[in-house]
Amino acid sequence: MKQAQINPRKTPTQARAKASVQAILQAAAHILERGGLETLTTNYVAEVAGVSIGTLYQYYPSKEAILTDIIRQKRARLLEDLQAATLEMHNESFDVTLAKLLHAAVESQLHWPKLSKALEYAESFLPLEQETRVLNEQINQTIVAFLEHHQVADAPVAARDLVSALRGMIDGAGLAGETDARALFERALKLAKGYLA
Amino acid sequence: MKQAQINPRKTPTQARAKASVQAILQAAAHILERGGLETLTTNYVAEVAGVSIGTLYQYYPSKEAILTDIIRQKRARLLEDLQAATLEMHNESFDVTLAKLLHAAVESQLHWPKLSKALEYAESFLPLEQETRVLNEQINQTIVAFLEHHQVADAPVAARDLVSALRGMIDGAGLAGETDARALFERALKLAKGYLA
DNA sequence: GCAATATTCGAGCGAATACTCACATTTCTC
DNA sequence: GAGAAATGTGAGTATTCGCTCGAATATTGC
Repeated sequence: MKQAQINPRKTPTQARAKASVQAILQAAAHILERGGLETLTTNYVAEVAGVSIGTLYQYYPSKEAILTDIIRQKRARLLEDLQAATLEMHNESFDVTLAKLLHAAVESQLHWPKLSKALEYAESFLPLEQETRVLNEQINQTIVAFLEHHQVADAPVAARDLVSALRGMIDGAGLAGETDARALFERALKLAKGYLA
Repeated sequence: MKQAQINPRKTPTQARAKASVQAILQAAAHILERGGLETLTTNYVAEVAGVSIGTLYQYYPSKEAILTDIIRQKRARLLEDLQAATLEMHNESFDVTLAKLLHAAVESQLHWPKLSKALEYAESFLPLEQETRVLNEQINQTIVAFLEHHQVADAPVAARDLVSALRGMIDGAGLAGETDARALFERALKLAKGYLA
């Protein structure tokens, strides 16, 4: 089991190169949403992206590097949304901030459930790059800070429980074909408030 | 993407053949718990099991067939436990039966978290055999019946929410290194009772 | 004990797939 | 517009891995 290189190979400067990289990432995400991890092959990604296999390897040294980059992007986006949700938490009630957090969580997962699940599973065996590990830590800290601010006992454990339970629930709903974010959000709220009561 | 044959090839009759099959299943589970789906190769399973690759293919026509068989066994065991938990539900309080159910859920997942997660992911792309689909349906029905017996509104949706949320939470705890089933059980109880309150 | 049957063995085949490289094309720079 | 730099190409290589098959060995039934 050789250790795959995961850091991007070179950064595109020209516009068409940036477009190639975007096409590769989008194609990979699309393939994951359609068929899951086992259908993700580098040749297929290149084909769907409309670039040659050589171009793909100009920017990513391995299949794992592509996966890692997608995970990094998703996590960065989620962190941004969670931080926005807790920005005013000192002036807001517990309920209001919690609602904002759960809204962000539902939006980040419900619409691409197979992709979410595939990335989540991939994360469990990929050697994540430094940057992504930091993002994950910041996401966790954001939740922990929110819980502690409202005197929740055992905030680190509660954060982990809530995050993993909600991930499971949202994915479960998405895979079952649910698309009504509002309805799911209400149930997520029940789950979280119930656990924290 | 060819469709893999998943039904067992032939059933062992002699004792040593049964031992071979058991060794294969155990080896596969062990490999999944150690390294996940991408480290599960048929040659490696045979090696760990201490049988030749030819022997493996006497009983399983494909790698998928092995995975499917492991899933079937786990599900059968879980269903048994859940049915035992709800056996007396007509004479018991909601809380007592719920506790039994959650106990079974925690026991079935906490001790082999990587295996659980790998199987769960595998289930999302494998063409499950009839028998396993029936088992899954019975598991679901057991939960739905319990919820309906206690007048829970929207029992099918609630059952799906709870099952997927608890799966996520238990896996999350296991992967984080928790081993205290009792402590986790208490939190699972909070989660479930909170959601259903 | 002897045939019939069940089981085991593992070298090796074929297909899938990650990845390279020498060369072609486009874009930038001045 | 010319040279340099960046980008794109895809046939081809190397390796991994699922799986077969023909031959050897063990067990059973009579």
